[in-house]
Amino acid sequence: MPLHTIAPVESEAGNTLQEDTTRHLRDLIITGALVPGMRLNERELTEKLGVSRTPLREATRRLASEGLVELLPHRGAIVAHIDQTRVRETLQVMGVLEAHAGELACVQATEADLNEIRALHYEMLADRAREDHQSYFARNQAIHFKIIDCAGNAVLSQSYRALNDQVRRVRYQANVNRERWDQAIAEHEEILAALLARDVTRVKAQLAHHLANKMGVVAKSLAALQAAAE
Amino acid sequence: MPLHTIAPVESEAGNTLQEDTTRHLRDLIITGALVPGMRLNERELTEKLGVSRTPLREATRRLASEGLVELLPHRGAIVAHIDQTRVRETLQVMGVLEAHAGELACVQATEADLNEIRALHYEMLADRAREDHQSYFARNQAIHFKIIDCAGNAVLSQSYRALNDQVRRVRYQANVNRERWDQAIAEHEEILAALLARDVTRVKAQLAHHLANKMGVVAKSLAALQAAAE
DNA sequence: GGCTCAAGTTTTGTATACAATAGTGAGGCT
DNA sequence: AGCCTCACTATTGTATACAAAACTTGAGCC
Repeated sequence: MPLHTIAPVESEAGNTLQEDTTRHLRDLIITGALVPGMRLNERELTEKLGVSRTPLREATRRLASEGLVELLPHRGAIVAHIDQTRVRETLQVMGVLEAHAGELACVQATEADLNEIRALHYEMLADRAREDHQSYFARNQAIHFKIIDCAGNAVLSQSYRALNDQVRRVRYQANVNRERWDQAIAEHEEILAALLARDVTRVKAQLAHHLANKMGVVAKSLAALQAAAE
Repeated sequence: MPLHTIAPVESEAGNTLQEDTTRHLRDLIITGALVPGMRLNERELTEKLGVSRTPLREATRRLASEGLVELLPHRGAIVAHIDQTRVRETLQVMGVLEAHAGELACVQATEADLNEIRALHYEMLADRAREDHQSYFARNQAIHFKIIDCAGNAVLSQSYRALNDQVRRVRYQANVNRERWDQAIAEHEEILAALLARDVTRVKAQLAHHLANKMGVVAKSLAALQAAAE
């Protein structure tokens, strides 16, 4: 999607303009409308987004703290590069957090929690049947978030989500094929089964397995993205 | 330290004003000059800090993303409250990351890495002898950072530091007594010994033990701070 | 041809003016 | 008295003007 298609910020009632601008810009980066390394020229963006420099600047600052934007003092902001090493490291840390959460989840997840995960899983199956990648993706993440939340540690949940945001655009743009899709579903089924059995060892093993495969996919699609950029 | 003693921002060459302002404000919050819950009135602060609202606002936004400031739309910013539960959760997550790093450190730390940790440890002993709390505190953190860095995962290091910043002001203001100080040193010695032996199980156990005690201290001093605020 | 340097342009950083929202208090009403 | 209203003030949100830094371009020179 080329730059000239960028739509103005639509301001929702109650929100401040910088919040809307932040959300809008974040979406543009995650969906890939703004490609990594691209310069975020303030004049240009203010015109395209229909906001003044003030809220735009506050938005870029916020996105910088989220790792989606890189600030170069006196030289503006660019869309953060996607570094293969960094993505792998991020997934690794997410894996550590997830393993810990999985362990706690086995002990302290309520029946309602597990039922919710099961429900999300079935909805995910529906998404696959409809070939609705977007919804599948959202549901997939929701399951992982739910497991994380079972740990009952708000800071853990928040950290996990922050890391997730940093790799989301890679995963969002990773065009998974049918086989991987089915495989991922199968892995989720294993995780779910282990959770229902409250089997700590198995949950951790399945989560690790799932993560390893995920990293493989991401690495591959990342290489493809890099190649396409040249 | 009352509000009226707040000094103007001293701008270093090369830095932008917002960077200096951010650093300055962060220090004020961490050292406790700005107490939790305190309103950050923009007019007042611009006068005291000698900067205009623009860099000040960008600074508060950045500190908000670091968790040191809470933004209330249309109602300004306040110094983030210190929530006991949140601090405990933060330390817990740091513990998870540290345990993982410790595991990797046993395998992949170089001799130079371990020597550096040892050196820091001895400097810490010197700090205790001199009763230099400030330097001790810095050295203590440096050791933990060094262990984290041994994992060779930049994202892990960054996440750990971010979390550390959020609890730093509590720990900074926690006035530890002599016994706890000695105990902490002893715990560090255990960790160091386990690392030198590259004994994964022992390293993890000692780190967990150290963390548990740390949480106890923080909880106590936090309760004292809360009580003092009333 | 390629390099250097300086004037001009563009772009970002900072200050300030203007707009909109939230807080405040006096006066009137029940 | 207590509460509501409404105007006024204070404060934040946004736009824009001004300053400073970085980039561009082209003339002059080797």
